[in-house]
Amino acid sequence: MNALRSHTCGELNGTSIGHEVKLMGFVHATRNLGGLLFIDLRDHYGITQVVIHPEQPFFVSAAELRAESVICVSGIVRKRESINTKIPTGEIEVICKHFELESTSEILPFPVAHNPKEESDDTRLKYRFLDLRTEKMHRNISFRSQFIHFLRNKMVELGFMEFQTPILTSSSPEGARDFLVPSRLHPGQFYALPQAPQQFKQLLMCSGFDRYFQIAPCFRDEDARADRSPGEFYQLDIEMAFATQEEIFTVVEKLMTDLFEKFSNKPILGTPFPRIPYKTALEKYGSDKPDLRYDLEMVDVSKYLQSTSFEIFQKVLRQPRCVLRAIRLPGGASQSRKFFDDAQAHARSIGLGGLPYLTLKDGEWKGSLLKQTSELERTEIAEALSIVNGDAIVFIVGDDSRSVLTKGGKVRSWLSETLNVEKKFGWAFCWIVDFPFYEWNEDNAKIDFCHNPFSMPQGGLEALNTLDPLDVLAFQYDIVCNGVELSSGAIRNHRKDVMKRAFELAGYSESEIEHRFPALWNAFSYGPPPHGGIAPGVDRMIMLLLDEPNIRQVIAFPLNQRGQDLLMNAPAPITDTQLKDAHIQLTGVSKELL
RNA sequence: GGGGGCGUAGUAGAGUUGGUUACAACGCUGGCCUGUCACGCCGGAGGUCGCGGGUUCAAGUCCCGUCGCUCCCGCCA
Repeated sequence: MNALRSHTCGELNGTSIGHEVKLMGFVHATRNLGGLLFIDLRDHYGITQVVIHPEQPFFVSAAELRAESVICVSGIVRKRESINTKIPTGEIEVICKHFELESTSEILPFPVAHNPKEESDDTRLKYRFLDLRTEKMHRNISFRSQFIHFLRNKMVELGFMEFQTPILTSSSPEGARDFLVPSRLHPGQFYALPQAPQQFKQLLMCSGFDRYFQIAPCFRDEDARADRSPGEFYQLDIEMAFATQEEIFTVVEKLMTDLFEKFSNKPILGTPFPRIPYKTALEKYGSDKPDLRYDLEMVDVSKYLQSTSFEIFQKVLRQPRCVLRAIRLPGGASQSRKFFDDAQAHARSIGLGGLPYLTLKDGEWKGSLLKQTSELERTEIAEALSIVNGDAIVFIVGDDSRSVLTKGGKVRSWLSETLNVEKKFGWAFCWIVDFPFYEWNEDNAKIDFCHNPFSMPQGGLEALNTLDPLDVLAFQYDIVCNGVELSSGAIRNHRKDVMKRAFELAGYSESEIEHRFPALWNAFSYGPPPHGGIAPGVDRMIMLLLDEPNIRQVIAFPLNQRGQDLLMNAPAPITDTQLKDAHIQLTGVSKELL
């Protein structure tokens, strides 16, 4: 317990009756009955009712207390005349004998005592210290603390060592936009804040440590999303040497299972977590982060429509990258015409040509595709999709496989939301594996790394030398939970010969690798161990567990959408002296803007 | 960089097909009240409806622009 205070506002109960106690806290609410004053006194631990009788000399000043002022009271704990069952201390109250006003509060910009519906984020962020006093935010941030504490202990328990890696480091030529810090000692040169400790953790593996973790701050100068904090965020950064992909999966599954079982009442759906090849995920769910809590899978029906009389289908089927897929809507035949019109409109809005459909009701087919399909085609498709009476089928059609499948994925999630499709209760984890190593960059008409250039290609040097580069797969994986991507990871490429060839195929020479990744390239000359890792987003996991739609709800002092800190007023102009020290001259920024 | 949504007392909201003095709640404020617990009751103050322009006899409402917030696309190896 807190050594500074004899008691907190959350701990008194029936066993305290008769004791003299001292309490300090915020004025949560006052109830002035004229001849009797009640104060709900709140601190981090709870709320205790304080009673002030009119004969006390401080009665008048106490009656004028404004919410959120801080007071110190002492008195005798007494059993209440009527018990409040809503709070843990509801059995008792403190009869105030001594009263001291520690500090006063201005009129509040928004209510703190009862959780506001939703203040605009502007107001909340400007008064974040007050916002954090609300029960909900206090709970969220406390949860975060417990979560990280557990995480840290669990990692140590699993045999990992915690490290700290530099915050001032060098700009990484790959990936996101860097945050830059000008060097005073080296005019014209810049540090960069790490986008992730990627190279450091690999260097640690090369240093003979074999189980690294860090609750690592990562900095990326990219735009925000509801689930993506602008500027900075935390990852549980993990790296293991001498480990295979499956061994990493085993550790991470253990970690996730323990975490989610500890911090949630929902069950984990399916262990070990299903492994879904990237290609399969795209073809069935139209996404590399599928929500497996519901079905609505896309099924390839092109083979049943080879001799279709429908011109649009004929045209698509002649294309080499055609897509003709169908989704079964259980019970969909009872949906209104308006629903199918809306679905059509939505499909068009995301760039599909339309969303043709069929329904089977009372054994009779209907729908926009009725006249375009034959009885045989319908029967075969129905069989392939296990259609039963009362179902509907929608068709995803197009001639550019990857983009059409992705759009199909959007249709799939739209359907699930619009139809309010029942989702399984719990956490549906899965691994997406076998990502392609390279992709075709349309803009530059060249081969690019699909994800991490440090990943090991499956099949090693031989695969790089013999396969079409676009067919090479990587030991690269994502972990996904309920449609949320928690992390990417990979088995790294620790072989210089393989790395040289891998970069060569993407158009980079050996000297370029050496120049861009000097530390790793050098370290890989001295017996680098095979290694791999992953880095689940800490904020994301907390969001999921708390079922919060916005990442700001789980971060004490978040930036707003535009990357500003309204509390600290950042970013902000700096003085001329500071600019001079940093050897920076501002151009294109008018003084008025500053 | 692009698109959508929103912007009305301190706060979060309602405001109909454009129509007279812009609502009720919480907070604030004056008064009453000795068992409340988000106390209650009676009264009061508080607004250039983000800002600018337009349409109209008439604009919180419709249109255009702009600023702010937010969500999405791009981006995030």
